[in-house]
Amino acid sequence: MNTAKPFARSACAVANSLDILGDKWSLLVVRDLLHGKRTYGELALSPERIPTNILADRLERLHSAGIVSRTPYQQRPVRYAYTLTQKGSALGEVLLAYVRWGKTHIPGTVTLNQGPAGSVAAAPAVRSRRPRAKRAG
Amino acid sequence: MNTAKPFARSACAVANSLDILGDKWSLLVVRDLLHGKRTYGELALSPERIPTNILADRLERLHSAGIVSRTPYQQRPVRYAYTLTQKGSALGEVLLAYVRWGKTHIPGTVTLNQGPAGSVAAAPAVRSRRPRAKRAG
DNA sequence: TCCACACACTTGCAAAATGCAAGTAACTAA
DNA sequence: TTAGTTACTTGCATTTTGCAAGTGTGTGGA
Repeated sequence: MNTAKPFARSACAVANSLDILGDKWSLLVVRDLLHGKRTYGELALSPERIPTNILADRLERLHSAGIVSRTPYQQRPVRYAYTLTQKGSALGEVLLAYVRWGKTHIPGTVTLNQGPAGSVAAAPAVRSRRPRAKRAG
Repeated sequence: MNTAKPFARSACAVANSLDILGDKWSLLVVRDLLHGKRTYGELALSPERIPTNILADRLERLHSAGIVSRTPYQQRPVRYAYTLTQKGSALGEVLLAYVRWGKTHIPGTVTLNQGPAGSVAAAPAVRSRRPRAKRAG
């Protein structure tokens, strides 16, 4: 027989969503990715100023939850661009619900800049780079 | 000039919503209240088994955030029934978004029992109680 | 070749939040 | 009087958060 517990707390969709997203930072990272930010540095500079160790941790967690995917946008050193999977993009509905609730019930709050709509697909600007002699490891 | 910081992190509606609700338990308490639970004991018995000290803390926080209101349903000892304010009920939209996302993207999760729809307005069943001599403090 | 700087993390550590278990206050029921 | 119930509260160990500083690997300029 199967005695393994399938869920950490219960089978409730809300409880399991909160096991992944239930903290002060995860959804803000998703918000920023949804708004077109893609690099660690861009994410770190958001107005809430997420501590960098928390950012690294959240990107790792969201990645292993299948919400964020990483693709290298340059080599030497490898740098990753973070993007949302379909599962991650679907969180737009949750964010929208938060925005509506917050704007209605917390005075003074606003919807943050959505980012340039057409820029989402473009790669980050990489500084012009002349190949130089590779130093041996 | 006004140098007071109006918001803890930023003016973003999402960030400010998460400052109130961004943890693993708050929205589960709201969910239960929305489903008609009203006493501390009922809330403590939900399938996720919130630790009682966390429950007390969350009810306090949600109350001071204007999401939950307390009304005594009996005296000696005073017992409070917790209900959602209009601000709290409006979180139903956020919960619905989580339910939809969770059911779509986390296999096996379900919508929990909504509770008896007609029972929400009724007071909790209070055991029949014959007044007895009051013992001095 | 050296220096300053930038990006993307990583590490150390103190403070805060979480969670388990036990305790308390005021009652009811037998 | 004794046991049980409800609604919390308290103590304490573990985990998470957050600040600050450090590290590795690059670039650009003198």
